[in-house]
Amino acid sequence: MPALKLHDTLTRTDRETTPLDGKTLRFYCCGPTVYGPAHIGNFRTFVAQDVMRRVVEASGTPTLHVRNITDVDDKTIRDSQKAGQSLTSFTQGWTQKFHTDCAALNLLPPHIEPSAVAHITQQVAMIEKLIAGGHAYAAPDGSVYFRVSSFKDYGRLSHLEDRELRLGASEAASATDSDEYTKDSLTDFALWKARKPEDGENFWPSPWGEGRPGWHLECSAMILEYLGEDFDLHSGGVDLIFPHHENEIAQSCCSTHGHFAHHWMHVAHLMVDGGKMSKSIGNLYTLEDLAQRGYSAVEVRYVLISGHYRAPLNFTMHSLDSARQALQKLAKADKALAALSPALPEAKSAGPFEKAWETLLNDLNVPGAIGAVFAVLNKLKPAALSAEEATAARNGLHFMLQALGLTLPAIADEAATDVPAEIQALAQQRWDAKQAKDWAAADTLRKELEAAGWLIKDSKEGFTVVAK
RNA sequence: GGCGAGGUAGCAAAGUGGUAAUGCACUGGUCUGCAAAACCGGUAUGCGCGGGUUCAAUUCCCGCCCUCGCCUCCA
Repeated sequence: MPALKLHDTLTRTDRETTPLDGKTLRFYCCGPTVYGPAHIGNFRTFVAQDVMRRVVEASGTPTLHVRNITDVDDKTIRDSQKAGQSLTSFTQGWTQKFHTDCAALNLLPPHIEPSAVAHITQQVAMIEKLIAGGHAYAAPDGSVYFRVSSFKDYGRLSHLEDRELRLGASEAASATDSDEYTKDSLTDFALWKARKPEDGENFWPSPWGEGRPGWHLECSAMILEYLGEDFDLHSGGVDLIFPHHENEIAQSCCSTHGHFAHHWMHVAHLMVDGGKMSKSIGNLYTLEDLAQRGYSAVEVRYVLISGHYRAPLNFTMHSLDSARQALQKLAKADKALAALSPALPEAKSAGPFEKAWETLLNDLNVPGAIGAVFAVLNKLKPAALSAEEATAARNGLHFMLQALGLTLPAIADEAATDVPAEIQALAQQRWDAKQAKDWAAADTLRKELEAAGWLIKDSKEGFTVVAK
């Protein structure tokens, strides 16, 4: 099967995702900082990465997926103290919540999920190498900084070369932070942060004194530990291109002989109601917020993949309603095929959905692929299919659903709901009135039932009552 | 200011140098006592604006406008 072609941020071209070792696609995703519930914007990135992994695996290439947990930084320390908890118990709680949300969104768990705190040793070792190589220096206060000027390729990923010549407003501001006085250059970034009173109990020993690792370093150290000096692909949100990924490249390339990531995948941001998400506007949703409004995680997943991962996606409540209907349509199509092909579907190849699959292989064009799936379903006449054709169609449909990570919901009308006896009785009365051709009475009863939240579906032989 | 992404029907969103997928919503028909469901149809002479190249541009080029992101620790 052909390999997935994926856009590469560094070369700005679409490149095939062929494993360096010829066997397994090894990739790293920047994981969450666990100081609160992740919001749907965070999840857009994780869902896009999940689809990427599923497509690679569906095309026959196994993967090694590493995603970290950032469990020490300013925010985790600050909020754990606010909560009166130890950093460990605080971050463990939010890590669990993250896992619950991931499972609800049908995200495949990474093969390895290292935590920053559990890899302090590796981070210290990397700093020592950087200092030895002249790429880093210890400041008088015990912090250690990376010397950006020592790495000539700095800025290649973000195309922000010669940054010192283009100091923006935020940099002028940061120069006044007391923190920054100890750096040789404004662009140098912290590898190790000296212990400060507000860190509380959260510090570790190091050759430069007590402190904690800088944020950028953890990914480099854990990648070296689990994926080595060279690996296939690195992914994250677009906002991480600079400085985080730029810094990772600098740290890793200067402390090893490898080339670090050979392919970079970045996911565009999610917008809400046409604007950016922010807590102050109140449009920053978590899965729980949406569950309270009655939307399932699968519906959220559908919305999150319904735009191309490299284009901004506008999230609205209407798009959730739209997703619900679309999923219903898929579930009904599957049911119609299942009537002809009741065996459990084997999702091995795309079959009649070949075009949709090819679309997906072209830089993960999920919306294009979903459109192609519907186009095929719209033309498919289950009644005219042989059992073999129906089986091929059903297998192909499930192949696509599996690649997209979509699970089919129960068909709404048939959702197993208990109809209360009094509702059932009213419905029976209406049926009797209808049989007696007393249309007025029948309609009145139907309206009553509707007001109570129940719909009547008539057929020749009888009627069924379903929740509205 | 620099770098990057984007502006396609009411909403969302694909796509292409030759006359605009798909989902939702809306709407016509079949069915029904009427509905619902289901099924069969319809809905952008138009793809931010202005030029240019071309037999032909939404698709290429130039200019402009607007939105969003990043410019030191936000997916």
